[in-house]
Amino acid sequence: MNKSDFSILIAEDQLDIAKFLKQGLTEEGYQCKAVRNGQDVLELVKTENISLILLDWMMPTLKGIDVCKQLRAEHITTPIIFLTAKDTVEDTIEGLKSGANDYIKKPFNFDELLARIEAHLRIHFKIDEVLNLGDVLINMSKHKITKAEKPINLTEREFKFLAHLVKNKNQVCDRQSIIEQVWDIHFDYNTGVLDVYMNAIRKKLNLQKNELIKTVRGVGFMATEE
Amino acid sequence: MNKSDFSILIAEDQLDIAKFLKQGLTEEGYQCKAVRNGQDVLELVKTENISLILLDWMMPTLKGIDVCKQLRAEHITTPIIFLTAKDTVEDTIEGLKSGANDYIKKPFNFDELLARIEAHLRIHFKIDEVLNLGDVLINMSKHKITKAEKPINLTEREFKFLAHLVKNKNQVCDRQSIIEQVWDIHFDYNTGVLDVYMNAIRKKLNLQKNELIKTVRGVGFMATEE
DNA sequence: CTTTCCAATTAAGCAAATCCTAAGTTTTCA
DNA sequence: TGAAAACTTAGGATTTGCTTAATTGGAAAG
Repeated sequence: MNKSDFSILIAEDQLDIAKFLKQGLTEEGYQCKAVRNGQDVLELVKTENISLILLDWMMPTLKGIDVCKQLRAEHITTPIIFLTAKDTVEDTIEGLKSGANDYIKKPFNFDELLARIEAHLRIHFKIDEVLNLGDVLINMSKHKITKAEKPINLTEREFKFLAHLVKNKNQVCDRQSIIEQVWDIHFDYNTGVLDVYMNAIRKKLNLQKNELIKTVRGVGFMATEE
Repeated sequence: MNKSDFSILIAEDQLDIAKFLKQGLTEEGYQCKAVRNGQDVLELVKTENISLILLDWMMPTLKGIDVCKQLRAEHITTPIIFLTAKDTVEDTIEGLKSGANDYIKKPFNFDELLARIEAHLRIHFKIDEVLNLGDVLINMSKHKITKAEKPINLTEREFKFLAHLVKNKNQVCDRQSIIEQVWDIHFDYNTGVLDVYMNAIRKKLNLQKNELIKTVRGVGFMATEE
């Protein structure tokens, strides 16, 4: 997930501030849209993919707070950060109670704004944890493996074993440590389970010998793309 | 959803501040726990249902920032609000980047703190959202479920279970975390309750096997439309 | 105060998926 | 070439998940 996958909507009627924000956010890598009044926010949110809204309070046509209330009334959960000169505690509370996720007072520090935007994006779009090994993707959140886009069915033990190797990509995993961490067995154990499982994994992933998973004779295995 | 349903963990080593917070939050209706060092936070989060953490930065045993990082590394998503005297922009950014949801500088206004707590609880627990899973709608504020417009009667436990899965749509919920978050049981527990409830939910929603709710063998369940 | 109800849980039987052992085969390297 | 390590296959043992039925316990009704 890249910053350029996110589109931030700036709702601000003061052109200098809007321009400053747009430039800074674009430089940071985000996609940006800017509007000057509340009505346009409501429309854009419904017609385009907006990841997060920076909302000014005082705007023509429709005030920021009413925009916020209306979006929430329509069960639209897009993160909203108020960014406004209204700086009393009462304003802050009103803004947050109307459904906003955060409230930043002008003048603000741009780097802090960036950090807060990142935090709200992270919370809202639970980004999947994905490991990769060549064209094999391991989605830990969905507990799903694909090779060249095609889903591969592994059993739980096979999944754990493969994930362990890929988490330690380019490092040799010795047999004992695999037994300890994947099998949770903490004494000397020398049946051929590892080999049986490695065989199953390679077969299901349709891997040639030493393709993506190398056997290190006398030691263990190593996942690597080289 | 009542304020007394939420339990707020105060992590603060200055006793006067901790006492002030605890009193104020208790008066407001929240349940409260207080600890004085970082290590205790990690333990409490794993043994009790904590809805939100107010985290001081400087604490003995384990610093707030490390607590935050460690919780996030363990995929624990409990909302974290830093509440600290470290007041530079750099500190704020570091706190937010380490996985916190918000960062409030001391001295703070108590009413603003309350508003921010409320906002983060609302977002995290999706309090007045309408969740959807295919044609199944879950209205969290009305505590009602419909499928294809028709109301479905679930018991309290069934509702919580289903809501938990849908809140985490497209992410596998493992059995242990379901037991912890839906049943509030924080020790190893392996009766077949989960299965009995899943069976009841699927029956009431008239779902085919793996339709909308997938069983992930050896792990848990996942709500998904795919 | 007792009875009735119903949600919550436990128990138990079953089928299917998964796990592991054992044993034979192939490869590697001294 | 021979021994050790790795690979492969197959089948029996175990675990898991689904389902139905029985039990518990607390709240509402009589």
